[in-house]
Amino acid sequence: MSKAQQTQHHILEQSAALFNKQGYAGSSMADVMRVTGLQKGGIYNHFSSKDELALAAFDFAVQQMQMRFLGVLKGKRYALDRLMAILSVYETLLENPPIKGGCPLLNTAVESDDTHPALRERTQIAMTNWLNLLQSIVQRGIDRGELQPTIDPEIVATVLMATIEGGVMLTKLYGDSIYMQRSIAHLKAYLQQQVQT
Amino acid sequence: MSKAQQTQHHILEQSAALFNKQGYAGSSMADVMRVTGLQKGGIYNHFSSKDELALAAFDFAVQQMQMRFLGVLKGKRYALDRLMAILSVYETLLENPPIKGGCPLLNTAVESDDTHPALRERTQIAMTNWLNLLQSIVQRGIDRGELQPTIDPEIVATVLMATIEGGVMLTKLYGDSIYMQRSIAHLKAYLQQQVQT
DNA sequence: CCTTAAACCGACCGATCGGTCTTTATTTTA
DNA sequence: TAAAATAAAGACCGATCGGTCGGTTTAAGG
Repeated sequence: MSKAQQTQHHILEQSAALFNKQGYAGSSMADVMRVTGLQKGGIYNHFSSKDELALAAFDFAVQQMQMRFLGVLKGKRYALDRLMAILSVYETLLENPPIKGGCPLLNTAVESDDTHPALRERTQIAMTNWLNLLQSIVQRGIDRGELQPTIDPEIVATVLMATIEGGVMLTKLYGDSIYMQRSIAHLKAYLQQQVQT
Repeated sequence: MSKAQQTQHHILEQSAALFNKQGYAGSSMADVMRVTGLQKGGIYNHFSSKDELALAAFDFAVQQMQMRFLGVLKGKRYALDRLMAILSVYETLLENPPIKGGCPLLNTAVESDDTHPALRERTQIAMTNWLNLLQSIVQRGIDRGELQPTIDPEIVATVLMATIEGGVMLTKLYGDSIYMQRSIAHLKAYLQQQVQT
């Protein structure tokens, strides 16, 4: 990896965490300089504007999340196991986060929905990809006879995501993982009900 | 109501919606001037700083939400009816919001958790009050034999709040109330399971 | 190793930030 | 209704905002 690539990766790594914690509007380029240890010139050599950096940093954050999930999904074949594995990642999100500051999908969705069309669109795309993943796991579970054929994968995906993200919000607000644990426990019981017996 | 009180109320009304849409860091005093139609002097005559205004505007927003909920709860005696009434408010949040920009508890929780201790504390307090309301409705439902005595009111309150707020986030992100509807439908089914038969 | 291209620095820019204060207009109250 | 009180205006302040650019250092390639 060339020096330029290293630096770009470093900027993305640090600023992704910064934006995820402080928000896009809440972070200045001076903040980016601080967390990266670079001066203006070093940053603007790789990104033409704060906006471009924000979009790239969001993609980076989402990618980091995905890698974590791919890791825990590896080797798991059954739909229920795969869904449980995903829940387990969120369960320890406070103590062992893929990226500091909580879930970038939640943070960016809430910040961008009324303010930043470009960022909002990226968030929509990332969210849709994520919902589609959940949905496809459920669908395959139905196809293989592991889950009841009466359930709607789209609805299950929505309920999972909504409850998870709400749990993340509460747990981050209070700094207490009990809210995430309760949300996850609820979802586990919910999923168990959908198992084909 | 004196002129001063009128103006103060007007500032709070407008800036509460502004902050709820754009966030605290994302809104400038110039924005506040624009939405209120006042100059600097007119605003700083009532609030000593942007921070103080933000805190007061948050309280105002929460109060507006509470009034809406008190309205739909009035006359409803049974726990299930009361919980359903609350869900119905969220169900139409996109079309008929108590305050523009979504749920202030969600927005402020996400923005303040890593950045603004004072605002975070206010959000914690408001959230706790809200969770306690949900919890007490469930508890009374148990006491009166309407709900199964085996359920934990604290857990029910957490699950309700998490799923609702996650649904709000998704519906705001996509500008599509289907996500909220699915979340609510799930919670209604969940609550129905807890009814004492 | 030496040249050349690219990475990086940091002074600088105009605009905007939150906030102050004196002046003026409007209420309030006696 | 006149005097006192206060609400509102808006010019002004230093600091910080995102962004530019010429100079310097450092890495890349022959």
